[in-house]
Amino acid sequence: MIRMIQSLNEHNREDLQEALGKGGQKLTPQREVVFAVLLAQRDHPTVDEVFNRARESMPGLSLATVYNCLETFVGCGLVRQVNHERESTRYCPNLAPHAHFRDKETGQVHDIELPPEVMKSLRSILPPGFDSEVIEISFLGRTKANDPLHSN
Amino acid sequence: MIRMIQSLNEHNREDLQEALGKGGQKLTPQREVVFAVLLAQRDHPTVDEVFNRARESMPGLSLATVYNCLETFVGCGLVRQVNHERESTRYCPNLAPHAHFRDKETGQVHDIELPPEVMKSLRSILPPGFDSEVIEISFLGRTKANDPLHSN
DNA sequence: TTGCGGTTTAGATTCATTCTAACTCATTAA
DNA sequence: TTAATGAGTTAGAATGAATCTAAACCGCAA
Ligand SMILES: [Mn+2]
Ligand SMILES: [Mn+2]
Ligand SMILES: [Zn+2]
Ligand SMILES: [Zn+2]
Repeated sequence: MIRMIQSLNEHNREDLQEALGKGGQKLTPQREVVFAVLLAQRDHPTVDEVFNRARESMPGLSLATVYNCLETFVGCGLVRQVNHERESTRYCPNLAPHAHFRDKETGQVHDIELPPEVMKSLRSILPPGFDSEVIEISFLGRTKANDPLHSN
Repeated sequence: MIRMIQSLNEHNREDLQEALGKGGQKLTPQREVVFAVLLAQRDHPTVDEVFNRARESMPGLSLATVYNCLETFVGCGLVRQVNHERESTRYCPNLAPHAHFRDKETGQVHDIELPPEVMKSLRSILPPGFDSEVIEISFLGRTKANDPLHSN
């Protein structure tokens, strides 16, 4: 799928600027472009995929800067890293609590909403003395029907 | 903690031989030593840790062979790979369904039992058409008390 | 204008993992 | 008893995602 990356709308640019500001960082043209790429197509791209998409709107952009931007976003809580086994890290701008489903055949990664009661039941299995801030849940399997909610 | 690696007992050697056989693979001295290392100290060692422990009982053993043995065990379903972010892969001989808890401060990895009802509630969040064989759950956090059940 | 500091950049480096090709060695065929 | 076969082991080379380094860039303030 080819998709022209539009620039950030007013609302998203403000969100980005605010989050960066809280983390003591500045809004830059490179960060805008990289963030726009993440919002435009929420398919959990790798750094290389982000790089190639971002280069279309900013040809001089370097791979190192894409790494830097994404690291900054993670630090500011704007984006999550998603890892499956030892494959390249993928990036996700969905801030709601969610798990990841990885399609064994296509490699596509889908977001799976995590209801609060499931989060609670998960937390409840921790023995006393274990205190967890982050829970990562990932499914590996197949998708039969193409669910309109989860296909791009 | 220093621990002398004893060789496999009769029971475990039979289990190993049977699982290897089903996967069309043979029992070798190297595989025995590497498997014994995994059973002796269930702290989710990395390949390098396995290598260093196994070398004590088999000085000529090579790192490549440790990689090969562990890959074979995973293929035969004797061992699970455990990944946290992009750190070195760790290996776990616990075949019961369980999650992993990673201590942010010490880096230690603990097994967390996964009750069937939690597994069910997790499976239930998958939309129709999504079919998952493998679910990975990992906690990141701190351990306050040292729980006798989970300390070695 | 000039200096400062955060950001970007290209390229070098790191390091876990995978690959390659030679060697070992137990089993099988002649 | 040899010879051939082939799975397993081994050292070292190659790979590649991620990190590091140092120079260039650039907006802002003295
Ligand atoms: Mn908003
Ligand atoms: Mn048994
Ligand atoms: Zn996601
Ligand atoms: Zn485990």
